[in-house]
Amino acid sequence: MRSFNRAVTLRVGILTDRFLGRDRPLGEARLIFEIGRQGSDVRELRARLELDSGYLSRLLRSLEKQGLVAVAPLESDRRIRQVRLTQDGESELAELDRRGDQFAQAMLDPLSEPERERIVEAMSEVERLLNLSFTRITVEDPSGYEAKWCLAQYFAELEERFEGGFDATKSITADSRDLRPPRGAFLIARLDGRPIGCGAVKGLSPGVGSIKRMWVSAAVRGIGIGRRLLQELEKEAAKLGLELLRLETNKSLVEAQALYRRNGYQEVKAFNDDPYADHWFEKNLEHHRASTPSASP
Amino acid sequence: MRSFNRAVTLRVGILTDRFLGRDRPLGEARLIFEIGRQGSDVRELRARLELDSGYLSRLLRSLEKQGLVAVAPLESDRRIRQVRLTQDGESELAELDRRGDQFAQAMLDPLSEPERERIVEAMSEVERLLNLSFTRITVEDPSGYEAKWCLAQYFAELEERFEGGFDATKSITADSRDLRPPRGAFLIARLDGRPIGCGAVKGLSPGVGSIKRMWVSAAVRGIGIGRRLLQELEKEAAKLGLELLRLETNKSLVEAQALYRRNGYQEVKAFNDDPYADHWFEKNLEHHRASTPSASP
DNA sequence: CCAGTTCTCTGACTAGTGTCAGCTAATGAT
DNA sequence: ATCATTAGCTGACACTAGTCAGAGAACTGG
Repeated sequence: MRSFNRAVTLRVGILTDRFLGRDRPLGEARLIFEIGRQGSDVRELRARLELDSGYLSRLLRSLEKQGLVAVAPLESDRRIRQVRLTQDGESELAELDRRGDQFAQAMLDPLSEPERERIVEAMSEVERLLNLSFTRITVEDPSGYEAKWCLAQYFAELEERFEGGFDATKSITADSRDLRPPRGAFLIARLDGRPIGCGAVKGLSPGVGSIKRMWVSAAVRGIGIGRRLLQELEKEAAKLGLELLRLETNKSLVEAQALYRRNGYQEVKAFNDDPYADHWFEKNLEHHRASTPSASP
Repeated sequence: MRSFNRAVTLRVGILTDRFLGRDRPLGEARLIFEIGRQGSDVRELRARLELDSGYLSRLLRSLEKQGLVAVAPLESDRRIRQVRLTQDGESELAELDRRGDQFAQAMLDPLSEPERERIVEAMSEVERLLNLSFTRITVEDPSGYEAKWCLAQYFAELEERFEGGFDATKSITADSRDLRPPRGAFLIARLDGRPIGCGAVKGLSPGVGSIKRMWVSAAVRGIGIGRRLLQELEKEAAKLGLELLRLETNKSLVEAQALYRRNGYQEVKAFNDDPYADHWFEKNLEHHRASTPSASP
C-alpha cells in the first residue's frame, strides 16, 4: 500500500505534471480542468481545489489575462462570480486532455495487450474503491443550495424513469422542516467537495420514521455509496430516537429495491397510498443493527 | 485511465505529500527515503531522483545541518561521496514510514474488510504492471560498475541455490570482451534508474550464440521482466547476426526453465560439459521470431 | 607529468506555490 | 438605516523547487 503510493505518485503523478504543465504551471492547468466546459463559480472552485482565496484569485486573473477564461458576476447574487472558459480556454482544455491521453498511451505502450487489459481493469477497480473511500457524508440543511441541487437531480431522474413521469405535488410531500432536526435529517454525500448523492429521514410518529429522497449520481452508481448513505441514515434515525424505519419505492427503481433487501429491509404490505409507490419496506433498527452486512455481496 | 491518474494523484499523491511533508519539505523527505537504511552515494541519488547536481547538493547540506545524514568520501574514489543516515536520520525515516502507514490506514478506514482486500489486491496488480511498464532495458558495458553489481547478485544467487554452491572459475567463463560488440552484448534492466536484472548474449561460432547471465532481482520476479529481457537479448542477437541461440541451465533454476520453454526454446541434448548444467536449450531465431508469445499465459 | 574527464559543491537567479492581513462591494438581518 | 456577514480581490511576503555557470578536487589514460 505504501509502495503503491510511491510507485503511482512518482510515476503517474510527476510525469503527468511535467507532461501537462510543459508550457503552463500545474496550478493553472488544474484550474482549467476544474472549471470545465460547463463553467463554475469561484466559491465552488475554492472548495473543490482547497485553495486560498487570494491564490485562486491571482490564478484566475492570470488565466483571464491570457484570454482563457471569462469571469462575470452572478445575476442573483452579484458577490458571487461565475467563471467559464472562453473559446481559447476550451481548446486549451482539449489540448490538455489530448496530452493526458497521449501520456497514458505512452505509459501502457511497453505492455502486451492482455497486460494492458489487466492494468486498465485493476486501475478502474482502484478508482472505484477510492471514490467510495473518499466519499464524505454530512448532515446538512435541506434548503441549502446544494441540497436543492441534489433534489432537482433526484426528481429529474424520477420523471425520466417512472412510467408516465413524476409530479412531486401528487406524491407524499416532505416539507423541509420535516427533514431537519428534531423531526428528521437530510444527508449529502460528497466526493471532492462535489455533491454525488443525498438521502433523508423523516419522523412519522414516535419511534417510527421514513427514508426519503435516496439518490446517488449515475456517475458513481454501483460502487457502494448507496449502502453507506443508508447506513448513515440509520445512524441518524437512531440518534433521533427512531426504532422502525419504513419506506416506499417505485417498481422501476430496481437497484434501490435490491439495496434495501440487502441491508435488512423486509417487504411489507402497503402502509400508505402514495400514487407512485409499488413496494413498501420496513426495518426494525434494534433487531437488525448487528445483522447488517458489512459489504454488498 | 486519465481519470485514474487524476483520482489517484489528487488523493493519494497530494495528501501523502501533505502528510509526510508536514514539517519537512517534500524534496528532503524523498531524499531521506532514497538514501534509506543502507545508504547510497551522491551519484546514485542524482540518477534515481533525476535531480540537478547543484540542487541535490544543497538538499544534502540542509539535511547534514539538521544532523540527519553524514557524508563521507568513498575510499576507492575520493570524488564520490557516500551518504548515510545518522541515528537521528534513521528515526526520521521511521517516522516518515509511520506516517505513511497511518495515512494508508486512514484512507482505507471507510471501507469494509472485503472492500479493503479488493483494493489492496487491485493496487498490487497496478503496481506490478507499472513496474513492468517502467522497466527500461539498455545495452551497457559488462565492466561498468552496475554491470558488476548485477553479476555479483547473480553469482551470489547461484551460490545459494545450487546444491553444493557455485564457483565461477569452474563454470564456462565469459570474458567481458565476449559480451561486448561485435562478439556479444550485455543488457541491464533498470527500474527508476536502479538495476533490477541483467542478461548477456555471447557469440560462439558464426551464426550461433549463447544466452548467459540471466538474472532478475527477487523483488520484481514473476511480473514479466525475464520475458522482456529475453526478447531484448534475442533482438540484440539478431543484430549481431546470430540465428541460433543456445543456453544451459541448472536443474534448481525452475522458473528459468519455464521461461525458456514459454518463449520457444526447445530442450536438446548436452552440447557442452559445464559442470553446473543439467538442461540444454536452443532456439532458432528465424523460425521462432513470429511465434514468440506476446505474454506469459 | 599533463590534459581531459568525472564528481561534487557554491553562488546567483527564477518561477511557482502558498499564506496572511486588510480592503471593498454586495447582501441579509434587525 | 445600520451592522454583521459573505465573496472576492490586492499587496506583501516566504518558501520550495529547480536551473545554470563556474570552480576545485580527484582520478584516468597516455
